[in-house]
Amino acid sequence: MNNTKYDTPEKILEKACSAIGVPFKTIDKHQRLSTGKGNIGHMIEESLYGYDINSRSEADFVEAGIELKVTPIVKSKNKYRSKERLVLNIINYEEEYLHTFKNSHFWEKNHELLLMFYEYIKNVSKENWSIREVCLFNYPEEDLIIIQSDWEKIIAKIKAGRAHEISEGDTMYLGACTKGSTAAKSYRTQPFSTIPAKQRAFSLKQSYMTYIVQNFIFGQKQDERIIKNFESIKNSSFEEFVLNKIRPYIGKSQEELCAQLNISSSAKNLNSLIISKILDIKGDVKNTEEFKKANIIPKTIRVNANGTIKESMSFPVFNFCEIIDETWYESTFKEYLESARFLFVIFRFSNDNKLFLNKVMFWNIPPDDLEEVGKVWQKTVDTLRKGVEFTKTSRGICNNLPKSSENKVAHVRPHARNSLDTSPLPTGGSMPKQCFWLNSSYIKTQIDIK
DNA sequence: GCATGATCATGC
DNA sequence: GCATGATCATGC
Repeated sequence: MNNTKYDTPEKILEKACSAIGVPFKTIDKHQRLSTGKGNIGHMIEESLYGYDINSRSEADFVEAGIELKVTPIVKSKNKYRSKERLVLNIINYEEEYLHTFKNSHFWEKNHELLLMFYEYIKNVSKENWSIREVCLFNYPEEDLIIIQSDWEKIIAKIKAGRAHEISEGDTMYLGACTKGSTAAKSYRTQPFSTIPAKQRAFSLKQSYMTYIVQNFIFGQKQDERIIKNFESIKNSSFEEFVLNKIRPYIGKSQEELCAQLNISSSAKNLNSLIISKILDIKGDVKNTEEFKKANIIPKTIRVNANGTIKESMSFPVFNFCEIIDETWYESTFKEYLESARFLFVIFRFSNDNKLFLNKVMFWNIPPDDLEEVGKVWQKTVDTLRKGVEFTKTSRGICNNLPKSSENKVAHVRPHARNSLDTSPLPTGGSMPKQCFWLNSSYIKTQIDIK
C-alpha cells in the first residue's frame, strides 16, 4: 500500500521525476508489462503512485486537479517526436454540448496535465524502457484560444446533428479521434440525430504533442508565428484569419502580386513566396508554429484555363521494403493523410497563359475517399509482395503499380531525382523511388472550381 | 489532351 | 546529398 497523499502538484511532480531513467521492470510491482496485463499508464498509476487502477474514474489526482498522462516519444533523425496523439477523455455527445468550454468535461478533466514521456525503442522490450522527461503542462494562452475554437467546432457538429461526420481534420490542435474498435459497440447515440456516431475522444494531435516535446522539453528554438497578436483570433478562428488575409489578393495575377508584394524572383516556389509575403512571414509558411502544431501542409494547385487540374498531387516517397510489413489500417500513408490538413493555394491560367490567384481553402480527405486510397495502397503492397513487373516502352520502363486510370482518387508514380534514383525492392532488384499521388481529376472534384 | 514515366529546384 | 514540393515531356 502507498500512504502518500498526492494532493499538490509539487508532490505529484516530485514522484514522477523519481521515475526518470528507471527501467519499467524495476517500477512494475505486479509484472503487468512482462505478463501483458495492462499498459504502461496503468503500471505507472499502480506501481509508482499506488492507485488501485480498477476503481477509479475521476481525474487522476482529484484534489490537485491534475490528469496524469504517460505517453511515448521516439527518436527519429536525431530528434525526438511524439509517437502518437495524446488521447484524453471520451466525448459524451449527449452531454458535452450543454456546457461552455470552461465548464466542459474536457476542461474539467484536462486543464492541467502531468505528462510523463517515455522513450519507445524499437526491438527493445517494454520492461527495459523508461521515463525520459516529465512536465507539468498548462496550455500557453495562444494555444488555448485555438483549442477552445477546436472544441467549439466539435460541439457545433454535435449541435447540428452531425456527430457522425466529425473528423480529426476538422480542427487544429484538439482533435476528436476514434476510440475503440470498429465494432458496433464503439458507436454512440447523439442528441440531434438518430444516426449512431463513432465513439470519439478528445485528443491532442500528434503534431501538437511533437511541438511540446521539441520546444518545451528539448528547448528547440521558437518558430515564426502567423498570429502575432492572439487577440486577433479571439472572435473567429485561425483558418478564418488566414483566409481573410489572403482574400483581398484573390483575382490578381502572379505579376501583379509580385509587384505589389515586392517580390523579384522567377523561382519555382514563387507561389509559396507570395503566400508567405501575404501572411507576413519571413520564412516558409509550412515552418510556422501554427502550421507545425496543426500539421497543416500547404499545397499549390494550378488549374488550366479550361478548368482541369494541371498536375496530380505528390506526397513523400514510400519505402518498398517497409510498406509491405504494414497494414493499411496502421500504415504510414493512412496516418499521414488522415492527420494532415492541407492549405490549398489555387492558381488558374487565363486564356493568354497568365497565372491568377484563384482560391484558397483548407482541406482534409473525406473518410470515403481515404478508403479508396486504401484500395490503391493494398494493391501496391500486393504487387510489391508478388514482385513488380516491368515492360520496356519507348517512353521509359513501365510497371504494374496502380495507375490513375484504375482508381478515381489516387495512383502510384515515380517520385525521384531521375530514373537512376532507385530503392531496393523486397523481391530483389530495384526501381525508381515511388509515391502515392492524388489524381488531378480527383483534386478537381474537391476544389469546386467553376 | 490525358496518362504516366521522368525530372527540376529548393531547403535542410 | 537527400527529401520533398512542383513540374516537364512525350507517346498513345
